[in-house]
Amino acid sequence: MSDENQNSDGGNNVGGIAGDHLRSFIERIERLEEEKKALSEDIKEIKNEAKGTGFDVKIINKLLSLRKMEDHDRLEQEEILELYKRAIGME
Amino acid sequence: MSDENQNSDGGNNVGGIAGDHLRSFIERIERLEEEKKALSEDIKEIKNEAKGTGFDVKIINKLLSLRKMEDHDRLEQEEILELYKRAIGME
Amino acid sequence: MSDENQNSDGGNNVGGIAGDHLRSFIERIERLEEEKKALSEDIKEIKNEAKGTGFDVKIINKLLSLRKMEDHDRLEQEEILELYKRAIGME
Amino acid sequence: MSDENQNSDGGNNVGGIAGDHLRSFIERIERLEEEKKALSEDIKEIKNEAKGTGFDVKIINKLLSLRKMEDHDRLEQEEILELYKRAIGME
DNA sequence: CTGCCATTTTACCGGC
DNA sequence: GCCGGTAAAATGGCAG
Repeated sequence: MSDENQNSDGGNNVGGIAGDHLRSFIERIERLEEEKKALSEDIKEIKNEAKGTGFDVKIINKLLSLRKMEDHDRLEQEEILELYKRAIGME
Repeated sequence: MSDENQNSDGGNNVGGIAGDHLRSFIERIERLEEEKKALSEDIKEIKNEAKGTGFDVKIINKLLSLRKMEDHDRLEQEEILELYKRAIGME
Repeated sequence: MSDENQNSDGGNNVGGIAGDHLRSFIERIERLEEEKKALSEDIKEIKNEAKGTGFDVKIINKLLSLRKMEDHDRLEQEEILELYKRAIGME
Repeated sequence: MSDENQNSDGGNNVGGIAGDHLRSFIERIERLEEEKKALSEDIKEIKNEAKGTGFDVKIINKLLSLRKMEDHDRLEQEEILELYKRAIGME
């Protein structure tokens, strides 16, 4: 956490590990993961906002997943599902 | 998909799907899921019983998760150790 | 974890905790959880079997969830979904 | 759900649903999800970069998870301690 | 009605 | 490169 490693190789190269470099990678990744987490929280807020406006979040999620699906895939899946439902008499 | 269904099995094979077979899978799975559900209810009952005996269910849950975690953690520790040994060329 | 507590109160009543009783609850629960896990594995096997027979497991899961839904709920949900899709021009 | 929508917005309100509003929610969420996805890709790139520099990505992942776990574990330990203190009447 | 727990879904990682 | 299993996140249901 602090700048306590200030020797020439910083004491960071231990047994062949380039400590500073490794630490840099780690920290860059952690930074990005924090951003991801923040985005997830933003999404959650929007859904709550939608809920407060009277929308059904469950349905919103369904819409989102439908929109993510390729149309082709969606149709195909619906067709197969219908087929199976008929096959077991659920229609 | 097509009109290739020319069987005379009473309509169970629809769209080329073996309805009876599918139904059988579905029902076997549903049966097992019912058993799972029954077990969950049993567990809930035990926890209520424990609660009635004066135990704090939250503590019981914590103990359960700790016990589950122990093996996992031990393996994790061993794995980490191996990784570090490799990292510093001790392998 | 082991049977190392064998003194008269077993060392189990510590600060008012009825150790043996607690342990019994814990173990009963763990036993049931193992059974649940075994059932989950059985279900997975059946799904693999179905897959090997040419069925699409994804669709089987969908069918299972549909069958779990009350008809009323299913219809209501489908209606709301349709409504929303129209609302955003996805129809 | 009720007939409280009395605007004249060209048909976006279908079935009482404020289509534009819903669409706006959906699109805001989708935008954020795209950003999340981009971040995931960035992370993957960094890991590949690290790999190209000679690091073992597996170790990096392990380090990341350890660092993430540290706070969690500390909180967990504190929580357990509190639970036990309550359990033996030390609260 | 809020928070908790369980389930389900999703993303990740390693093996084939 | 795909598939399977595993681990994390999100969602839904339930109890208090």
